[in-house]
Amino acid sequence: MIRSANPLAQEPRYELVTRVLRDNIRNGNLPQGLVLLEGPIAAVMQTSRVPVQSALRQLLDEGLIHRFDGRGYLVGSGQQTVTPIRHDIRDLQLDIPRDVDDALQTRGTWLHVYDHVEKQVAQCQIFGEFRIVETELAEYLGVSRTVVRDVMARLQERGLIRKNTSSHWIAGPLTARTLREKFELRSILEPAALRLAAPHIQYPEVEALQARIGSDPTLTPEYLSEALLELCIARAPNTELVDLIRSNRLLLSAVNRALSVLGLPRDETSIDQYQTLFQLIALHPIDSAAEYLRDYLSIIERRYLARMKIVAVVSVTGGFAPYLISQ
Amino acid sequence: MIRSANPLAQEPRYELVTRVLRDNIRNGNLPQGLVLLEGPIAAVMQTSRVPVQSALRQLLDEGLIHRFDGRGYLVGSGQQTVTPIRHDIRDLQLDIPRDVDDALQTRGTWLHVYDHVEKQVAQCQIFGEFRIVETELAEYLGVSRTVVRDVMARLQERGLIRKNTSSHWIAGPLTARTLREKFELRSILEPAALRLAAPHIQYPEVEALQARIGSDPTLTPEYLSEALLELCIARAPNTELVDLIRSNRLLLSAVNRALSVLGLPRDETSIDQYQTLFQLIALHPIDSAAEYLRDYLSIIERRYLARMKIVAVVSVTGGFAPYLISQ
DNA sequence: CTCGCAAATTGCACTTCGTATAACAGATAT
DNA sequence: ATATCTGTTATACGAAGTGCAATTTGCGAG
Repeated sequence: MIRSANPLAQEPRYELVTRVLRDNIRNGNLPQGLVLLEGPIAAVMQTSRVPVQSALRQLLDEGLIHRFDGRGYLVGSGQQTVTPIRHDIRDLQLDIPRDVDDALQTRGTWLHVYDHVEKQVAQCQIFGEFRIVETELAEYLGVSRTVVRDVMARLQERGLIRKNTSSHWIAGPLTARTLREKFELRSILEPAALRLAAPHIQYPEVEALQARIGSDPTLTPEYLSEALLELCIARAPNTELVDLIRSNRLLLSAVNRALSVLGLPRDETSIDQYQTLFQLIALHPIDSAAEYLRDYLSIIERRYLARMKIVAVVSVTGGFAPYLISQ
Repeated sequence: MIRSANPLAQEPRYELVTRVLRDNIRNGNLPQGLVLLEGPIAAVMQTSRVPVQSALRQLLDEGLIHRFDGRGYLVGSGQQTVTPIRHDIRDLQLDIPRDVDDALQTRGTWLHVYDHVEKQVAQCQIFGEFRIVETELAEYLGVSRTVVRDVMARLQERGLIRKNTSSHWIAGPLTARTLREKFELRSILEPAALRLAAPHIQYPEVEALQARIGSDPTLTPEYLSEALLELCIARAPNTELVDLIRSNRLLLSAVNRALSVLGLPRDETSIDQYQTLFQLIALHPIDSAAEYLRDYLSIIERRYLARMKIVAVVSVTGGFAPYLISQ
């Protein structure tokens, strides 16, 4: 049972709200006698009033808060009488842990398991064709088939899996042809996005990054590729375009990860090319950068192909998620 | 209860097979005494043997075929003895109606209702924001919520609907910004695809079409736009790219349809531009055609915007599918 | 100090969505 | 033929959001 990286993600909202309030009362962030009102709490936690209601009821049961003759609850057990303190909770710097905040933002179990499945499915594809059985994946994830089918539908829409003639789910294999198509798309989309992004790039950041390349060993090709996307390309004022670029890159970066795991040597020469690229971007006239990006993409396409050929020889059998059945 | 344009789509496969065989026996396509075997029939109908089995059993019940001392069935009631005719059924030109064939091809109820919903959802968006309630749509379509959720998930992935903060499904509104983004994408993708398609275009067809433009009144701008896609752009040897282009056009052609229904005058000047475009394509050096296409796209973008502004003034209330709730 | 009113707040009923579960038929593979 | 898997239905329940009506609070006028 894997479910999510963030175990809080499955808890209902009211549990999360309860947790936050409880912790903040215990650590004294919310002083004794403070009047707790549903509405403002809901606003702070970015939810509706209903989960806050349940949370307050639960805290009342636990004796951390008590009622008084007025609206809302007072912090404290109510053993000794305190004068109600009325204060906007937004000013009290409520301590909301990062993971709780994350869990409050995203809703839906399928979103929490999706990333995990996506990564596994993308990664296995270089090694051939795999089949996915809904019921097994459901069992593995500890969710119902309903959720699994939701995940599968999205993976299909994003081009990561398909159905064979007997309508079973199939992932892969990643062929040279698929790779070619993906890179062809990249070299259409990414230079175009870079041009559109030009007026919105934070040039100081790019220059700072560019200066560190070569000396800072943490700047791997993967990191730089990500940086290029986030700092430059994704600034293009066209969300659909950016989304397309992201989803098109997905399989490729999974391939990269999988190859690194296999221990194939990293491609150090591309660091120099990233340096040139960031230099060109920093120099503003964006056209040369876009042209260079296009050339660069056709170079890494060839490198990807070469590395994939190595993998084809080395037969890998183990190490896949158990719900991925090699065909 | 709408379900599908094709009512056959919901019938089980064996019903469809039965129907085809029955009709072909009745109209004499399958002569008396012909040996019917599961395997070949399954191959012709592009299905597995099980549905064919049931179909044959049913035909046996109906007395249209009968058993004999051999594998398979003989056409005919079996009242008088006939000598078995062995003949590959594939050569007999079995008459399979188009709609039955369609129904046999696509599997899954959701596929059958999808197109209908997609069209409606795309069309309403110019007129503002609409909400879709799963249960109502399910009732309207006569399917379960499972199927509806499948459809909604796909529509969401394809960018036609989204969820609001309370996770209700929302379609639209189609803003000037969305329109701009879609056209920006078009002018990135379509010229690029046209270039890639150049070696695969059937030039005689293009020339033939081009010659008819102007004189043939059936060649509307919509028709020509479709022809450009199918005859030229979609020939690009990159299925992902072509799929993206298709799904990106979807909303725009829905807008077009909706505007025509409203009675807005058709844009006749663009016919000339299509003529120029097809001429350029026929002249082979594809670059000028690609450039022209890009320019042309920026022109129609402005036209679309202008027409949308007219719609904004004319308030339209009725005429939407009942499951689309205006906000 | 009290009254009265507007604004804020809560309680509650009503919806809708997310997920689970069981079930069965259709389809395929073995 | 049998076992396996998918497609779909039906049902159920909890979680969460919304709007309305009733209540409380804040605050200024008298």
